[in-house]
Amino acid sequence: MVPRAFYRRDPRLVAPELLHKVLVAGDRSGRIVEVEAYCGDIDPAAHTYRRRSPRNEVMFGPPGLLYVYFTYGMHWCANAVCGDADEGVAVLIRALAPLDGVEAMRAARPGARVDRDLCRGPARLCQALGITGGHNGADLVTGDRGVTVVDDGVPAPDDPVVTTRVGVSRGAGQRWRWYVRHNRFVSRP
DNA sequence: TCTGCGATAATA
DNA sequence: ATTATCGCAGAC
Repeated sequence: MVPRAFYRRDPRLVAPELLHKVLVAGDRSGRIVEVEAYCGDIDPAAHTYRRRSPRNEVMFGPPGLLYVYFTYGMHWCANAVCGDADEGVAVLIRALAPLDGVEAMRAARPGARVDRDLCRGPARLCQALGITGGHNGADLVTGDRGVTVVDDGVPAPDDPVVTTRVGVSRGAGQRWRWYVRHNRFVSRP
């Protein structure tokens, strides 16, 4: 389990340290290999850039919560809330290397022809792990709803690849995406 | 491997 | 109108 103090920092510090930790949802899990930081009122791409709303409420909450949002009319994406309450900063989990519960992931994603596509992308990994809007606001530290982040001793890479974020128009140019070098489960190398 | 496009609905 | 995406089709 990862302590709350881990999340209570700038998401640009938390993000690269989240690499190689394990995201667990029920009996399914995967190693985090790609993340992006979203930085609140200094970040036009963040959902919290302007004002508090029913949708982004959780992202303004205390660090260590899971912020799950719905996008493009059909996809769920998951973030770990960071910083202090009311800051509105978080880290988007973009890709996992599947570990446990691979059979359940295949069942949850019948469209994935190969295991490489099970958790390769923020919406794909939520589908694979069964994470939906019902998990919005879950506490990753206490694991109150079965979703947690575990440090199993594998250290974060000391040479992650740093790039611009995927799919953002406003706020593009900021190099706030990190991924594990040479990892085949990364969404877009 | 890459590029482009449609799906589909909440948010602003 | 835009969107922190995905899966499919077609070109190469």
